[in-house]
Amino acid sequence: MAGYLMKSQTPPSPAVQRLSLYLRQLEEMAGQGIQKTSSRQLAEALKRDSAQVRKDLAYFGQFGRPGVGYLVEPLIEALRRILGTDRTWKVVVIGAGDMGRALLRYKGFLSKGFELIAAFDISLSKVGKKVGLARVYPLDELERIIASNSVKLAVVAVPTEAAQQVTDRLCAAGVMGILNFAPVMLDVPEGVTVAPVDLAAKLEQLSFRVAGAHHNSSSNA
Amino acid sequence: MAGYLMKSQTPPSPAVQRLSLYLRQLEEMAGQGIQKTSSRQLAEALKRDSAQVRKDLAYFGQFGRPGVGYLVEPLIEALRRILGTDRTWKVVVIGAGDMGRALLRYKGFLSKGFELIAAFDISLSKVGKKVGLARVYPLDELERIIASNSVKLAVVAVPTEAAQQVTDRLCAAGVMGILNFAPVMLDVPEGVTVAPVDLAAKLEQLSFRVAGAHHNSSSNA
DNA sequence: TTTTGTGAATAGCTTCACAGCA
DNA sequence: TGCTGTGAAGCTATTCACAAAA
Repeated sequence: MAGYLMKSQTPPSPAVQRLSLYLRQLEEMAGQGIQKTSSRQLAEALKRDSAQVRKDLAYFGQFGRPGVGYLVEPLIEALRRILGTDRTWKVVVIGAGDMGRALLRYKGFLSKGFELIAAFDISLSKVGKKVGLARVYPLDELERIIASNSVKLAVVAVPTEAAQQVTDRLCAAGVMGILNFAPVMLDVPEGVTVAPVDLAAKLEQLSFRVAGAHHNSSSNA
Repeated sequence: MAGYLMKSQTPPSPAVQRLSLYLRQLEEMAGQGIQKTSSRQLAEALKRDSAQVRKDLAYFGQFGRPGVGYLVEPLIEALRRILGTDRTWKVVVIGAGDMGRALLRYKGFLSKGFELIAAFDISLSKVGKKVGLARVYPLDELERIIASNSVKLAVVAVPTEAAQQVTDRLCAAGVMGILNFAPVMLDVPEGVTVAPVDLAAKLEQLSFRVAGAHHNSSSNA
């Protein structure tokens, strides 16, 4: 049985993505001491439709009460459970270049349920140093550290040429989810998920919207 | 008149996003000396449907020849024109923290049509230093430099608390597209586009896919 | 009242399948 | 034959609108 996943209908993947948005907004509200909210309030804050908020949440269970709304803290806990961040994931970063180091130093991941436990780099001048809370290891140690920590998530922040080969090692070592900063489509075995982050492509989308003053008004890309 | 936009039908925005993917793949092919390709070849490399490749391209014009396929170089040029990157965009980076500096040092943007000309930071210890090809300026200079360079694109890489206020200044100064790394929904005037980059949310999506071993096999998030 | 959860309706996107060109 | 471009079909996602709950 699916546990907290109470609906048999499959949630649309855009809905799952919005769950992260809702969670962020709810955490913001909790920080302000707000205890109760509604689909309308959430929708307004995130500039979305209130029916969409209700439907998205309803895919995963019954979290609200008619006439009342949603309780902030319980909903936060529910969303974390659904997203799997009610526990802390150990994450490794491959590549201690500028991007890798920027991620290692970012303090926001931990409270979101992600602990960057180690980095790996081919350059021996980087090996041994500490970046953020993690140490930089030589690439040979990759399999050992992933195995001994049961690491399931990794960030690929190496040059394009090295990305596929590093990915193959990660997958062989048991990693199941990869955040990929290299501008290349990674080949992964069944069951492994890749989340691409193509910043140049994001800028291209902005360029398209800004250059083509047609269609769109203040849109989100 | 729309110029290169030859079809009256509005392109779906997922199609526009894929244009960036096609362009990247075609540039890769061009680098390998490949002169000719087909919707099937592109689709296979990007793990997509060939009909989708054809339809996406056809929204913007007639680029292929039946029985032949697409010529790589001309298609690259066409896609750059469509995306608006046949010229170079000047971009400013707000916030010279770890993420801002990582972006400033990344060498891949220039060849994609984006020149990071300046960074801005509130911390005087960072001001005056050079990062990548750009110099770090005090925040007061923001409006002046944006105006004198007709900057239309900006990257927001400041702490969450400062993001909206910096955004207001950017928009007032004439910026039309914002790449936002702060985990907050920015309010912008009509006509301004925001492309959010929420890395914690991306990790959450991976967590969801990996934790919920239900549904999906090797999916892209 | 207010607000949820949800079937029904609508809109949007993707895939099919084929005419037409090379 | 091989391949594009594209209507038509099929599928997915969003929005509507309302019954039921507080």
